[in-house]
Amino acid sequence: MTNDNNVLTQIQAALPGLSKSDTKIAQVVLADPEAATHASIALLAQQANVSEPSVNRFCKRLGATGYPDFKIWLARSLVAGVRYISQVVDPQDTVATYPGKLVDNTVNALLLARENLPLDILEEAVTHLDAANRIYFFGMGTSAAVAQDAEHKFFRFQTPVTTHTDPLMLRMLAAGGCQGDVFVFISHTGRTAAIVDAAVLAGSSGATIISLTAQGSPLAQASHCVIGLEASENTEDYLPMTSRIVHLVIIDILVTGVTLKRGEPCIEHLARMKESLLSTRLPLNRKRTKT
Amino acid sequence: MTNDNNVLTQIQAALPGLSKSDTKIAQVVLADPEAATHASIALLAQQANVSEPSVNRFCKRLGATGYPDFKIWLARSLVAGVRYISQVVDPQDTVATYPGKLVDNTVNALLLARENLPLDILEEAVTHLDAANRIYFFGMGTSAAVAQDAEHKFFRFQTPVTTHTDPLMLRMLAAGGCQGDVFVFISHTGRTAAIVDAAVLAGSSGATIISLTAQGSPLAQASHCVIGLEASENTEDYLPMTSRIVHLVIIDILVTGVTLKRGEPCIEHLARMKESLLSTRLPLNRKRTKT
DNA sequence: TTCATAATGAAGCTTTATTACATATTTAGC
DNA sequence: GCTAAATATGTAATAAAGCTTCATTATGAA
Repeated sequence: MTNDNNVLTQIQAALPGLSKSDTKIAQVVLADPEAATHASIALLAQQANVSEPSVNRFCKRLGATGYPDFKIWLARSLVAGVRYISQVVDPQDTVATYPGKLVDNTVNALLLARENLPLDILEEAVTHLDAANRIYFFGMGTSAAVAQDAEHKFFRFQTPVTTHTDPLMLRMLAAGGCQGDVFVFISHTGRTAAIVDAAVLAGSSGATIISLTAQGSPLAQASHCVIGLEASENTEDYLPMTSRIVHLVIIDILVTGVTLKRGEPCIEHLARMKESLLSTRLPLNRKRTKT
Repeated sequence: MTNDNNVLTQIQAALPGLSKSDTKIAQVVLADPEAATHASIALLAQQANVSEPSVNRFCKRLGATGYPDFKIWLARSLVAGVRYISQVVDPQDTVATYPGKLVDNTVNALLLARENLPLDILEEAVTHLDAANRIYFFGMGTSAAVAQDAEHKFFRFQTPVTTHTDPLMLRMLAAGGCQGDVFVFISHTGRTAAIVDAAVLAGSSGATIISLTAQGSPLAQASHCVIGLEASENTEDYLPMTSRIVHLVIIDILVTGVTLKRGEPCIEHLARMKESLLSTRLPLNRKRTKT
């Protein structure tokens, strides 16, 4: 199979250039892909009014090794909600439809990000964060919450860590950066002026600049280490953004990376911190469940 | 196949009660499900050191009509990183493996949540939030970031909204709640004492209590409207939590729900707010991309 | 129209999966 | 601790599904 992991879109795309028999097969498959995954080659051939070898050739032409392989790929394209196609929420949507769409879009964003994870850069970022004397997180707007989450996670390591959203604080801290400081800038667009200014300032201060932002953005260009996302195509008029979710998972990745790098002692330290929270919790009580 | 649409979890669940041969087959499948989808029954039998009919019976016992059918179901369980089985990060993991695992776990959590979305409760929550005179978000620790994100999103509506993490503020606000106030409590465990106390207090004040928390937890029991998640099984020793991501997407759902409920005027208002941010942004500059 | 090329289908062949039956293993009762 | 029933497993035969070869038909360019 090609790198396009969705057979349905692939068939759809190929449709205009297909031969007579192939078109018939494609139509039958597209009409009820679910059924096709359970049909034998003979049944499918009969439904499309073509011969069995035609179906076989059709599959091979799409890149599969044969009919059973084709069915496997087809089945994978039919998993609920994961279509790799952004589903736009529109005013006609009801409570029965839009929640699923939102989850699907988030999942799609994550899967897309997963395929394009810049592993080498992540490793580099982990190395910097692990070696840092101080870590600063900066984010504004939606990214402020991401920065706060990051602080909360990195706080558990022994490295001093702070989060800031105030542009003035930002400039002052950036200007005063020094070797051993790591500044992490979080910005979906990479074009928030205050953030970019601070990154440029910090860059000439000896500190290390890591950014979580759009590839090729001004912020990216001002950074030593860019964990870049493909800017998502959908303009998201009144939709909440999926990018912050991806950013949060990248934070998870960085935290995990540092934890793994530090090894056993660090894991023990984390366990102790977790224990320290136990007394703030009420006992488990799962007897009565709301129905 | 049964109503459980994930073969892997099903196999995992059935493992303890399986016979000798079935266990061997299950292990081979679980070890590399991807490979199993491409293997013939003969190959799989050989790898598991059992006979072909054993494999066939194994498939039927799981509810499939036969081996090919089983492969189809298996393939569906394997869509791009979606394994439904929590992949535990261990010290042997490298940068090549753990980032993918983390993304997968997050995706799995989202898909699991998607299947159990309590649509009626979401709608109820949207109705309350839409009608609210004031909205308060409360979260501590990791959930503080979620609450902040929620504030940022709901702030765009005209309803006054605030976020708090200070337990004293929390108690005072909760005690002073009145009809028309909506309190949204966010807590992964639902057992954070300060949060539960506040929820109980607020409950007798006439305000509406919405909570984003674990099903059946003390917090859930103190709420009018519980958007409950299944408490995830994995103990997440030193792993960051996936639940906050699910909470964020639920926030997205609530925001979208209110937006849809309010219709066109609200969408226009949101567009104006978005425009107001434009001047904080630098111009697009995508010419030079980092390599 | 003619030849070359591509598309299609029929028949036979190969692989794959299933069934029936025999053998081994486990389990429960005595 | 033995025996009998039930269960699990493997062997071999059977059936089904898929693939390949080759002949036939359609298509298109000169």
